[in-house]
Amino acid sequence: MVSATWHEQRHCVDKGTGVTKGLDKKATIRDVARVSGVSVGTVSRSLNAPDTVKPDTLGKVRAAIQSLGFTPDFRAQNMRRRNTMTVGFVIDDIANPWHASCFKAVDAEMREKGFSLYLVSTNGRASEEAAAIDMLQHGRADGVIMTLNNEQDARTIKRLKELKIPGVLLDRDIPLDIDAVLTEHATGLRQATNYLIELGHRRIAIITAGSDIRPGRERVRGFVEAFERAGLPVPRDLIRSQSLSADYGFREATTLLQMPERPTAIIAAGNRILVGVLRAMQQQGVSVPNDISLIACDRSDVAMLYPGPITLIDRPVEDIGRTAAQLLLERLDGKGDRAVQRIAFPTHLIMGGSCLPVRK
Amino acid sequence: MVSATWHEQRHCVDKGTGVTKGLDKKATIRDVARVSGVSVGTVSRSLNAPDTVKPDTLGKVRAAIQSLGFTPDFRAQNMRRRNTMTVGFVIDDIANPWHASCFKAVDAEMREKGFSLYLVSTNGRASEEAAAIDMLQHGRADGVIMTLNNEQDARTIKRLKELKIPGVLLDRDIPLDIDAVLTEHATGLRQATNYLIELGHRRIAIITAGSDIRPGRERVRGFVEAFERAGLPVPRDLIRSQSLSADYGFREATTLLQMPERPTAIIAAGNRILVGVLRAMQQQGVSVPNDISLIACDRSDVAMLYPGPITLIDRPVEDIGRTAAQLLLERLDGKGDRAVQRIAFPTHLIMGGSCLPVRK
DNA sequence: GATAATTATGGAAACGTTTCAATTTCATCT
DNA sequence: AGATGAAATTGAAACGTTTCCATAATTATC
Repeated sequence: MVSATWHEQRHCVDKGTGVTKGLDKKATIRDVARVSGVSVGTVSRSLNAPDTVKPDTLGKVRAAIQSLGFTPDFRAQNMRRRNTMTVGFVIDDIANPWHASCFKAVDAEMREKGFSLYLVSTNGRASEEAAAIDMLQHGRADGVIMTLNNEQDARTIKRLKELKIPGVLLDRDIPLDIDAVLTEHATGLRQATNYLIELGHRRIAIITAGSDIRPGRERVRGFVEAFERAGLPVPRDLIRSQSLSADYGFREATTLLQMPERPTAIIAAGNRILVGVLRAMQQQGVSVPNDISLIACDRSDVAMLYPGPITLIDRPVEDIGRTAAQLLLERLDGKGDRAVQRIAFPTHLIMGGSCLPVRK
Repeated sequence: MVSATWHEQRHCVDKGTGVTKGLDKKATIRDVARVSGVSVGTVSRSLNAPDTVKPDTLGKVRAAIQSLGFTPDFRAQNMRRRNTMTVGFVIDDIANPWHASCFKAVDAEMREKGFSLYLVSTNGRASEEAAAIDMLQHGRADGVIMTLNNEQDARTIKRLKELKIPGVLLDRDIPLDIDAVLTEHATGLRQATNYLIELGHRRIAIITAGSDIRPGRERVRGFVEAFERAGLPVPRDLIRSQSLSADYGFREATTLLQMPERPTAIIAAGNRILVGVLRAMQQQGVSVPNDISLIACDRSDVAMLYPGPITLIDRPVEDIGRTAAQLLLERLDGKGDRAVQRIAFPTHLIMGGSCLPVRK
């Protein structure tokens, strides 16, 4: 470890104004008023509604602002305006590339309107989630976009019921009057499963989230439907739906691969699950697509690269993020209370090279 | 697209207090004072310094707080205390898994102390970076942790010189009195390069950032040093140092692979660069490690999985993030101004299966 | 039981904005 | 020129806390 010090002077902003202030305290709107010889109210209006102040006066005020290097204090604005121009983005893990992309989309949309984003990464702990919502709604944020860990957690539900600020749910479904942006997972899974069935697969496994969150329920539903519509028995023993984590993916893939009559295809329905599944396959020396077919969910570096692009169920992250931001902005602009909206986006199958017809 | 509406009533919090207020406005400290029959000051102290108030009084106050469902308003606290309990985390792209991990480490450390984090993803645009610093320092955050896009950008430098809040640089080196947490990239690259040299490689390429940021400079330095120490000529034509992007990695890898006397090993020194390099290799049908050896930088899903684990130069993200947070916290606690610190963390080589001795 | 020392409380003044009613200024119309 | 109304400005009151200083209540000391 190296530690060093520069002996530069911290540069002290020269206000460059006739009015010399002893301290280098930040200039306030009052200082601007004094220097420009107008009232505080006028300075405020010069800032917030320049068209309501005489050009002449405006000039003086701007000059004073310039010379004092004045910038309004956000804290005071927040206090007085009773807002924060800040929005919370609550997820379980920002290291999940899908969440990261979604954040970027939301951020782009919101920042353009002058909002900043709090990022809260809850690590899947319901207590942190509840704490985050609490802190956000008590004057830290004007709105919140959330991907909850669990749709049944009592603490979280309670907070959502009494939520004091507008909120948007991402990929979660709770019977409360909260806007939501969803994905048509069921359709996606049905298509993907059907594709495998048409390739001759019957022993198809699915690994995905539990029924405590919508993606888990819907994906399993779509999976089951595909078999039913094809008039085939559903391979119930190959449905593993409990968690989205990489570890879960690894564990379940490992046991699946060790089954006496092992699956000929696996649907790794979840970003992190895929990572676990691939690790398990490597460990057991099973290769895609020769030994087994594989379908993933959502684009990611791994999905696009491993050993070649994996066939996957894609969905429009940017659209989803942008839509969530827009729903929130509508509420924040406060133009009349519109009805609660739930918008669902379709998925589509992107063909990679990870599926082969089942060997006869 | 589906859109639906629930017609539930938004549940209105029942204050459950004797003092009925017409509106459901949020209770203030004043209400608490009134209900509990003490002064506003006492309520405040009950909250912030409970040991200075008589247990008896404390009881009454707590009861009132409970019955009113009072929570202090952050905006007012920020205004009065002149802080925000918020810290900015500025990076170019949160979808870069290294940044995401680093964020998590910082977040864990800061949240424990009661701070929240603003995440600003600048998309590599210097103007957004400058704007972010501006907004953060004018009352939106108490401190800032940054990984700048460029160490020479005039706008950014100017702001850093006059920075009003404590800051910590991550992996960037600017001669100003700002704390910094660095990585010993040069040593890491020297070791990695040397490892390849010992395997018999001579035509070794490196793709990494430009000399406008420290990692670029240091990595190239280490690379060059390895050859010099081995008494070998430096393959200047194989040094590509201009950007950390995946696209750059792809472009440079593509041209490198098409050289008449193509390199026998590539060091993809950057998270995103690796993704581009692998894409190029796939496209050209070049396989690792048989056709070419490969070394990466930093753990990532891709690096750990592609077709097997890639040999890589690792560094302790958690430690780095935690240290950055701690440096910032020291300044925020305001316990005396200590000298500027620059702490550098060592790297180490993790052996994967992506390097083979050069073919005779 | 009186006085001094200590500890708790009350009241009011901040903090830096925005906003609103009241006032002043200015241009226009008769 | 005086009346009228519109436009621009002022001054003060919020917003909900914290943090003083002064006072009141309690405890300790003799």
